This record gives sequence, structure tokens and C-alpha cells, in this order.
Amino acid sequence: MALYNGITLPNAPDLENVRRLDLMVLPTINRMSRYGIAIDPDYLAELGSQFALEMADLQRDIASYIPAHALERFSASAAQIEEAEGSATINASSAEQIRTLLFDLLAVGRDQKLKTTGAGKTSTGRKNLDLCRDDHPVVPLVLQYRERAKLKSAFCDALPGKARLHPRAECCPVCELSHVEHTFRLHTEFPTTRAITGRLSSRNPNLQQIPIRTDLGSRIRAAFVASPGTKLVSVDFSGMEMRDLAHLANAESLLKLFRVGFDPHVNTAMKTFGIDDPAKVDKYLHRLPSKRTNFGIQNGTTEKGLHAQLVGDYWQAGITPPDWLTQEWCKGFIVSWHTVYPEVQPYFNTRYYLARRYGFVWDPWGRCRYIPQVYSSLPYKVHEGLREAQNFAVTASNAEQTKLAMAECEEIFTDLLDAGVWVFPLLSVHDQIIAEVEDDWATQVGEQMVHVFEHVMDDRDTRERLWRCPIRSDCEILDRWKAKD
DNA sequence: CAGCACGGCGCG
DNA sequence: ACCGCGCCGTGCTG
Repeated sequence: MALYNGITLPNAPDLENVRRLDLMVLPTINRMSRYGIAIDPDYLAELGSQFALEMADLQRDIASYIPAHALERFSASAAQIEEAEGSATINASSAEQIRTLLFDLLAVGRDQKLKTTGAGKTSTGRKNLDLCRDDHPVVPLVLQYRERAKLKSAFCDALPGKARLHPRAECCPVCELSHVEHTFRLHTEFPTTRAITGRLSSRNPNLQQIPIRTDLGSRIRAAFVASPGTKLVSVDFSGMEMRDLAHLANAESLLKLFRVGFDPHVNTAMKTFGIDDPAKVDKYLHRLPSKRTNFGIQNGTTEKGLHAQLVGDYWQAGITPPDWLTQEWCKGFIVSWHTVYPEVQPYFNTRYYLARRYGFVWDPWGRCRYIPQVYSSLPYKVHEGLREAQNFAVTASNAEQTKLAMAECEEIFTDLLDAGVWVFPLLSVHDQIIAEVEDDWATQVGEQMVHVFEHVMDDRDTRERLWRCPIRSDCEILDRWKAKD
């Protein structure tokens, strides 16, 4: 019984097995790192100056809410005063100054229990601000400023400086056919033994954190471009963490959904809200909380955490959080969730037992994670360890599967390259692989990669499926990353 | 001026 | 008191 290249599923600690798996991806990530991915620096610069203008306006509007008697308590940096044409008196990037304005001067969130920072002061993080977004008109302004500041500094400003200029002959043979003279490419490092879960990491720059979740953010992603004459082929596992949970917990309630291809989040919504027709499930009102609960529960969330998350989600979707969305409601929702998927809690309990019994847990491939906190005398440390134990096998399995898929896709890439077709791996983002493929071959390579992904858990000898849950993957063919053509 | 801790936030 | 990462600006210190 073996997967690709002799990797096995011992379901017991097996460091030799995961060592071989970790080594298998080295040729691919080495090639990804050396070859790099092309960006459009002019586009990023243009986006960055747009953000700068909006930030200056927002900062001025925020400053206008400072009570006159408190003006001397603030000071914006010289550069920011200049950008705001001399009228700014607050540095909106300073959490300290925002905290003073919101909580000391404007009494925002006075009637709520808000999260505090390590130093015991009220946090100005997004979760807290979403909870008191209605208290004062300055709160949404701060959030809008924050979004732009993050996107500008971490991406528009930082990425172009890390790109290297490549003459076209160096980057790809297909470029010879193009009028484009050169490309700017980012050469990310992918450390393989950094993340405890067995995931790859990414740094200098981190390309696993390129925005996508907001409208503004996905405009950054569009700065990543296919080389001339090629397409970006992006293949990812579809809903894989839920599928892995279904297998690991042997949860028939989940497995039967995946076998017939029924969206588990829609199912959760129908069962917990008492809706009888899938068409009546609202994408935001019902499906979103169900989806969040699915992921939150996997990570050991509390009703308080889930509540803050959902309030933020609703604001983000442009919906004022409904009155019934309370911590109490979230508590009941979590209970309902476990009623709908009754095999999950017993699975978690087994993970807790293993962590306490052995001091470590492992995934089906044999990767181990030590959980020393379970022996702590501090209850919150124990709980911290139990959450890690609960989450580990799901995240780790996901990582092993992606690495198996990557190693097998490498055969597709190198075989075609030998045959004179331009195919090159660019990135891996946790549950997806992105490659650059000569125009005419993009669709076919995408289909081959999808096949690799969906059969990654098949026995190589008997073709028997070694995972209880069917595996599905999606493929996108793009000219720019996440900007459908 | 460089280095550091912190608060905050981007992604899966 | 939601898991796993890496990186930004601020504010302080040597």
C-alpha cells in the first residue's frame, strides 16, 4: 500500500516517511524560486499612489473628529502632514494615537467588553472596531485607512523593490516571440522545515499572503502577470480541509455530502436555520455563518470569537449585523453544528486524549507535533495545547497532499519541457499550485494537474482510494493572477 | 542609526 | 481564549 513515490499512510509516528515526502518537493521549489514570478511594477506604483491619495483624505477626515481641547495630544509625522496638506494632526497609522482618540476622547465602545492587548490596553484591531462600528462615524474611516495602509506598504511599496530585472532570453524561450524586452521577477524563498504543520512557508517576499479577500486587495493580485506567450495555470483543492476532516473523523454525515457533491456549508445552513430548499439559502445571511462555523470549530473557536468574526463578515459584505446575531446565538449555533455532524466532537476528544497520553499527536503520514502545554498547571495553556492538537492532523494532511501533488506535477512539467513545450512551476500557496504554461498547452496541462490532484490519495499499485472522502480540485487559466480573462 | 517588541493584518 | 505563517509601521532603547 503506497502513494506516489512510495509514500505511505502508517497512521503512526513515522519521521522517515515524512522526511522522504519533504525532500520530494525540493526540485520543484528550487525551480520556482530561481525562475521567479513576473510582476507589473508600473501598475503597482499607480495603485500605490491612488491609495496614498485616499489615505491622506481619510487621515484628514479622522483628524477632524479630534476634540479641540485635545489637539496638542497628537502629532503626525512630517511626511504625513505634507501629504495631507498641513491639516493632519494625527498619525492614523499609530495604534496608540487611534486608541487615544477612539476610546479616551470619543468613548467608542463604552458599553461593550472589548479585547485588550498584551499591555492591558483596549485593542484597536479590526475585530474590536467592527464590534463598535456604529458607535461613531470615525470608526469606519479608521478601518478604510487601515485597509489602504496595509495594501500600500506591504505590497505596492515593498514588492517592486524586491523584483529583479530579467532580460527576456533569460526568462523563457517563448518570450523570444514577444515584443516585450524584459520582465521584473520576484524570487521567493520557500523554507520547507519552518512550519510545524509541514506546510511550506514563503518569504522575501511572502507570496502566500498576496491579497484576494477584498475588492481593493484583489487589485494587487492582478499585478502578477504571466510571461508573454504564456498563461497562469492555477490548480487548487476544493474545500479540502472539510474533506480531510470528514476522512479523519470518519464522519458519515460529512462523507455522504461529499459523495453526492452537495455543498457542506449549504447543508449546515439548511439544517441549523431549518430551511428545506437549497435555493432559499442566502449566500451571506445563511451560508457565510455556516462556513465560518465550519472553519472556526476546526480551530477550536469559542462563541465569543465566532461572534466577533461574523460581525466582521457582515460589515465586510455590506450588511449591518442583524439583531439576532449575539454571542448567545453563536453558542447555540455551535451546538447545532455538532448535532448536524455528530462524529466530529468524538474525533476531537480522541485528539485531546492522544495529546495528553503521549504528549504529541501525529497525522496519517506520521508527522508529529509535540504538545507540551497539556502538562501545564495553567488551564489556558492546556486549552491552547488542545486546540493545537485538534487542528493539527487536518492542516498537516492538507499540506502532505499538496506536497504529493507538487512532486507528481513536476513530472508533467519536466516531461513537457523535454518535449519542447514551455511549462514551469511558479508558486505553491498551501493548497494550490500555480504554473506558467505556453498558451496553446494551458488547458491540457490544467487538466493533467487536476487529475493529479484528484487522484493524489489513490494507491499506486491497486488504484484503490486510500481516502474515504472524494477529492475535487478547480483549475483557472489566467493572464493575470485572479483577474479572469 | 540599528535593533527590538508590539500591535496589527495579509493569506490558507 | 481561532490554527499556521511573514511583514509592516510605530515607538522605544542602546
